[in-house]
Order: sequence, then structure tokens, then C-alpha cells
Amino acid sequence: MNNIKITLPDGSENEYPAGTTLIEIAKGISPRLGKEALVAKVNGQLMDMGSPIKKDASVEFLTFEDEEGKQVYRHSTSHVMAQAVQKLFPGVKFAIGPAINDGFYYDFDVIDTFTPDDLAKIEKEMEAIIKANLPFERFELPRPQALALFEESGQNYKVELIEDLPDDAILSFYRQGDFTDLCAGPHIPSTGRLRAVKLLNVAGAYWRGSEKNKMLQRIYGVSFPKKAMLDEYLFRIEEAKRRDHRKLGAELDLFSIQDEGPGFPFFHPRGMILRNELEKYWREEHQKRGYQEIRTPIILNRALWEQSGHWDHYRENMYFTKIDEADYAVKPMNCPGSIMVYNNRLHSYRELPIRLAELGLVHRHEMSGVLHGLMRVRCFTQDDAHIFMLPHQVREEITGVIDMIDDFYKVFGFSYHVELSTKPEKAMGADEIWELATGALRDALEAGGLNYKVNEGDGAFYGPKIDFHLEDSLGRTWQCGTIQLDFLMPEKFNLSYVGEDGQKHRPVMIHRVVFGSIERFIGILTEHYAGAFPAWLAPVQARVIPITDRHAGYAREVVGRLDKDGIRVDLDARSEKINYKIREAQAQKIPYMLVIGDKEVDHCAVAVRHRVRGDLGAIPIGEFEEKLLEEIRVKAY
RNA sequence: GCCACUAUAGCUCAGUAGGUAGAGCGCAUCCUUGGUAAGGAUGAGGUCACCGGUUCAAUCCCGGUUAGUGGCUCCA
Repeated sequence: MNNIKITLPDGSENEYPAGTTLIEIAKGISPRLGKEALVAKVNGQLMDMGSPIKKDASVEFLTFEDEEGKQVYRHSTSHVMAQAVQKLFPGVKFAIGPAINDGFYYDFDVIDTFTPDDLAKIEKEMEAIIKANLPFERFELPRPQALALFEESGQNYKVELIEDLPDDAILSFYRQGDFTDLCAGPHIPSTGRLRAVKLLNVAGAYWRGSEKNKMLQRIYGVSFPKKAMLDEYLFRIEEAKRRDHRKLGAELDLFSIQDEGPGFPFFHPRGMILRNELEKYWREEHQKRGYQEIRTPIILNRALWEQSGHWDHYRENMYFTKIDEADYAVKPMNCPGSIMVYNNRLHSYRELPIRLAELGLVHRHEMSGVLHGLMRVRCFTQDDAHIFMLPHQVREEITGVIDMIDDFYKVFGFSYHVELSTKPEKAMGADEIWELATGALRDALEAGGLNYKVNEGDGAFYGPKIDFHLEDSLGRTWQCGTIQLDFLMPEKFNLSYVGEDGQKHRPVMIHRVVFGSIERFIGILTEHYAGAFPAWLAPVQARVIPITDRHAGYAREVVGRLDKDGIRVDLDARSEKINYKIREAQAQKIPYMLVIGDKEVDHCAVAVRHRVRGDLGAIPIGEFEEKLLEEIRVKAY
């Protein structure tokens, strides 16, 4: 028998008889690898561990430590779940069951709805399947047999999937025990490799993700090779709940959303401090960068929205009203208003670019099911700006905005990723214009050396966009900043500037936001900092805590002095024990607590306690004040 | 909008085989004057989300509405 040569990632080579399986090779390298390897990459291609190798190849074994190993592990778990469901719910129809970010899901079509009790039963059944250590067996079928297999068993979703595969596709199947599924694979060697599985929740999900299709029942779950990893995952979920901006927003008295206005948040005094600080910073930065601030009306005539294209493309998201018999709309976007300002007089090419910024309150009718705290609301303030410019200024302006957004996010310590969104289905304008605009955005991204992913069909109806996505505490990402290049609105509104030649020309327009919406940004900030806002944003920056009533006089002096210098300070002069008052200040995540007793009164000092660093000892009041003002000035966090 | 679940005091949650409810925290008053995460006593707070049905009787059972939660779809 021939020998073949196997090359490992470290460059070492070994010879094996042709036809040796991957699992045997792994075991030969080390027993531990034999136990931990889930799949292998053979010449860059993922394969089952049971596959025999017949030719020379480079082989890399993947475990749960590898991203692709994780994917396979989770995907195999979804098959085990499907097998359990098949046993407990005869007649169930299977849709799809992929691995996802943290775990896996499988979509089922069943008559009864799954209850939490059912999940427990399914989990139990899964444990039995895992214990039985059933091998995952791969086999292939020609198309007619494959179709027959699923038609016979009434698996119409699988039939549909097969019909949509190209004619020359290899139809592979995986079987463990009495469960067989259409699947490209690969899979782990056997069900016994699974350890810690937990089913999390049931949710409705449309077949193929379209709301026109039937809604199926999706079960989400997670799966790990070690119990400790599952525990850690569950702990992370709990931690995320503690950081939830909706919970913290109520506890810290930042905002509320009430039945009288679903999706329309109320900002409380403390929340307004946050907002105002963000806006102050925003105004400073925009002034520095040559923006001029405007404010445009919230309600404008319907004719304007017909002209802008919103009437045709955005109507179902808009609110309407009547004034003196005429139709008006509440603005869902600020661009038409900004355009009205630009168009109010003639502009010379010498003036361009003109950067008009607006903290604009927009209203959008979002579907009731999508509302989510401050992250998804029905009215929000966009930190908008529209840049009107000459065609050759596009690149520089886009780069300027990209830099600005980066500067902003750095201040908060955010990491983000960038996406380029292209022409959507419900778009306005010709393909050539879209290609031109999309190309310009791509050029700017590449010139800036930014990594980005392309998000097909996700652009605005009037133009493609660059999106900046921030992560929240649950690892969900939220679109915040966007840059949209628009050749269409200038057309629709007949925008012009007078060029060097004395003729009228068409300017190009950029729409952009940095925070995105102030509301959403505050939600993300709250979770990011777990409510412990850096001093420059903290609604209360310092709390003065006298130990007994006889220290209250001096405490009031301290408060007066700090307050005079613009520090947000309050006083807790209640006749409570100091432990109690400190506990409360800690719970409210106030950055500094200034404890005042006899010693501090004698020395004109304050005993400083920081919410994280703890007791910092007594220092002269002036010294504390100086340090805090500096911390605020540099926006330290 | 769709699927599932939920709604009891300001907050977190008990509770009733159907007979109009209870704890802890918070709040108020008093006592306590205490050096870095809960001192004590007393007290006030609820049309049990809303509308209808079944019943002698509904917070509880049934239907609907509204809102919230987790997803799906959609989005800043």
C-alpha cells in the first residue's frame, strides 16, 4: 500500500498509509488532540474527522478553541436538538439550524407551540442522545432520491432547499441515530463530544426571513465542551442585564418611557445633563471643523415630502397632520429642511463646501415590536449635518467626516466596525448614479485604510452609505454614525451654485451623523460605562457627605465653592450614618464622595472617596477641585 | 406588524381550590450624631394594567384592548 505525506501547520511531515482517517492521524500526533479535535482542515477545506486521506495533504486540526471548530460544534448541537425534537414531537417539520455568534438555533414547524417545559424536556432528550454517543455519518444522494426521501417524510422545507440548490450541487446528508438531515457539514465525530448544552428561548421566526412566509418556531441554545464555559456564558448574560440601559436609566433617574407615549422617551433632569454635555461637546467640535448650526421646523408641507421622494419611499414610516385644510408631515429626516436653508439664496463656488449641522428631532413610525428602550424609539434627535460641495471636494469631505467620527468614538473608548451599504430595493435614481456614489465612498474608505464589510442593499433610498456600528453590552451592534453620499436630492430640489464660468452647476451633498441619535448614543453609553459615567458626563460629579450635623455648615461652604466653579455637586446632610450615605452614593455611581468630619473642618480639607478607587484620604479642598476640573476638562474616563 | 411570554405598592417579588391582598427595599415622622457600602421605632402607600364575559361573588377562570419582555421582519 502506498504511503502518503501529511504536512502539519508547524511544517513537520509524517507518512501514513493511504486511506488513514483524520481521527487516526490526530490520535497518532497526541491522544489529547485525538480527543479534542472536532474537524480538520485538509488543504484549506473543512472535513469530517472520519474522512480517509488518500493523497499527500496539509492538515490542520481544529478544536473548540478555533472559530471554525466552534461553528461546527454548535452546528452539530443543533442537529442533536432537532433529533430530540423529532422524537418528542412526531410530525415536526424541519427548516434550518445553523450555528450563530454565541450558539445555534433550529427552526421548526410544529402545530403546538413550545413551552419552557418543552425546552426542559428537549434538553433532557438531548442529554440522552449525547450519552448514547451516536456517530455523525455522512452520505450523498443523487437529486431524485434526495427529493424522494424528504417528500416521503413530508419535509417540504427540505424539499424547497434542495430545489433551490444548483443542479450540479453535491447533496450531502448527515445521520446520527434515527435522525437524518440535509447538510453541507462537516460535523463533529459523534454526539458524545457535546458536554454543556442549554436551550435558552423560543422565538418566532419567518421561513427564509421574509414576513410574507409562514412563521416558524425557533429554539435558541448554546453549547460548550466544558460546564465552566457555559457558566461563564450565563454569567455574562446576567452581567449584561445589570448593565441594561433600561434598568440603569430608571435606577439613575435618567429617563422614562410611559404608556402614554410608547417609543417617545421622557428625559429627566439627570438625563438632560448627559444630553447637554454631549451636545456641548458636539457643538465645540463642529465649530472647530467649519460647520454652521441651523434648526429647521418639525412639521412641513406635504408637497416638500413629495418633492424629496419621502412621500413615495418613506410614507409608511411618517406621521401626518392637517393645518388649515392643508396636508403636513412630521419630519422623519432633516435633509429637506437643510436643503431649504441652502436653497434660500444663491451660492458661489467660492463658498463651498457649506456644512450645515442640525440637532434635529425626527419622528418615525416604527413597528411596535421593534421598540427597545432608548435604542429604538419613535422620536429621536439626530446630530445631523448636510455638506454641500463641489464634485472634486467629495473625497476630502468624506475623509474629514471619517476622521471626526473616529475622534468622537475615541473619547468614549468605543471600538466600532464599518460597513458600506449599497443600493436597496426601494431606491430612487439610476444605477449609474448609484455606482458613482458607491465608488466614491469605497475610495474614501480605502484611502483611509479602513477595514469594512459590504452590506448589500442596505443603503438609504437616496444614496449609499458608510455605517459605523458600536457594540452594546450584549454584543449586539447598533448603527450610530453614518455617511451618505447623495446625488439625487440636489437633483430633486434643483440645487445649484454659480461656478467660475458664471454658470449654474449642481453641487453634491453628504448626509452624515456622528452620534447617530442622541437617544441611542445615551443608551449605548449607559451600557458601556455600566451607568458609571466619566466625570465630565456624570449627572452628579461630587457628593458632599458631612459625618454629623455639626459639620453641615462647613459642608455647605464646600458645596457652594465647588458649585460656583461649575462642578455638579450635591449635599447629603441627612442624619444617617456615613456608611449608609456612602452606600447610596456608590449605588448612584457618583464619581467622588467628599466626607467631612472634624479633621476636615479643622484643615479646610475634604476626605475624598472615589467610586472605584475607594478612600483616597484627605486633601485640601482647592487641590481636589483643581484635579476634578482637570479630569472634566480632558474628558478622562 | 408577526410568534411566544408577562402585567399585584415608587422598585423587586410573594399570594388567593374564586370570598376586594402581603414581604423586603424605598418614602414620611421620631429616636440616634455615627469616619468610608444597610442603626432603631412608628407610619403612609394598591380600583391587583384597562374593557367585557362566566359566577351569588373575579386580582384569580374566559375573551378582547393596551403596554412591556425575548425573538423575527424593519431601522439611527
